[in-house]
Amino acid sequence: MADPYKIESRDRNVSIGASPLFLREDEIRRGAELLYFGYTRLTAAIDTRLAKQGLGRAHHRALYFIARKPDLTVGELLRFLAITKQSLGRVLSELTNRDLIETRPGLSDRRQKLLRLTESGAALEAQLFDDLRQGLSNAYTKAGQDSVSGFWRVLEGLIPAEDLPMIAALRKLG
Amino acid sequence: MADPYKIESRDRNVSIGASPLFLREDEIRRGAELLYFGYTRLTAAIDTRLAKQGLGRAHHRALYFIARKPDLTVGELLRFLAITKQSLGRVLSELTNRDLIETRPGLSDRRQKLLRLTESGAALEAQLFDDLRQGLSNAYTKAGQDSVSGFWRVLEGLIPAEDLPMIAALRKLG
DNA sequence: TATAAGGGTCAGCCATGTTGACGTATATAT
DNA sequence: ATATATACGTCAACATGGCTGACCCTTATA
Repeated sequence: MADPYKIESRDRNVSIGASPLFLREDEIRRGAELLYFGYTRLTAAIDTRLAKQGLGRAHHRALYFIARKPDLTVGELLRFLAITKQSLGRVLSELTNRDLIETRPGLSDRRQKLLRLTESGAALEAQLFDDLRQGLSNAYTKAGQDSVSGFWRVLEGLIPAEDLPMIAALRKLG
Repeated sequence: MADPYKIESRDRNVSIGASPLFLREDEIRRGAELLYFGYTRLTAAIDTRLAKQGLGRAHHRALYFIARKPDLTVGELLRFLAITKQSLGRVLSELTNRDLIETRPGLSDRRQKLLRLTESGAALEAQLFDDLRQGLSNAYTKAGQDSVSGFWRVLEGLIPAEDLPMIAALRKLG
């Protein structure tokens, strides 16, 4: 039986040019749409849970990266989020007021602030992470190991080379 | 050589439980991060181009779906975008004022409005689509056909079953 | 000791989402 | 024929989370 996910052979389609960088429009649109709907549906459960606490996605992103890399600095967090420090400042002070995060001065550089989740912050992040786990585990299980590898590979290809080290740094110790 | 994208065997990791729905935290975080960064990087070029025209992402989403399904109705577009009609109304009137879209009454139901791109709207959408094409073609080419299939399969698994028919409808004639 | 770097903050603006209330034209069921 | 539902539009007020610009303090470092 034919793989329903396979890109159809070029000869059945309008050719846009000779370059392999110009694939059929349908494959591009399919990826764009699945990415859009997949992403929004994955975050839907999280948005609901956040709304119950009076928090938004911006708060979740900060909690997520702080959970992922405890004691990261404000500057590092800014690089992950790619927003202005004014925007982040608002988010961090709200999280601090709600006792979800706490800071302490940097060890080797006391200008820095090291960010950590409090106990209640960690509890909330764990709940939010569980929503991610539900969605992704389900999709991984349905799709199978080989598909998961492909999923990662394509997504990595969407990220400019200069940003990959930053993301790889998330998977290393502090 | 070992596939660097393969999920490491369970016995090397903390087991969270017996259910296959609860995979290792690292695999979940990896997917979440790649999805987040991949999506934002893919849309970065588009955001830049839109900003030059004084438009935003909301405008692009509307243009995209209208291009994808010419003569779709306002109600259909609302279902794709999952926003309120007030929000969409603002976007559509801005697009109309800039002569990027046009409407005509429904054929069988004159309460409906059928949405179409104007010539200049189609030109703009084509430019924006080209940014998508650049990003996705590049990622597809680097990852290879098998990975693209897996990419699609996992993303589909993130989408609730009740939403899949709507998305499938995009790939059928108007 | 001057300058750079990490971080904070005030003020104002913009884009894009939300509710709620209400209006009009057209379909459709009784 | 008339009542009701549907498709769409619109006014008003508000929330979130981005942005720029200007300016401040503390600590490193050349």
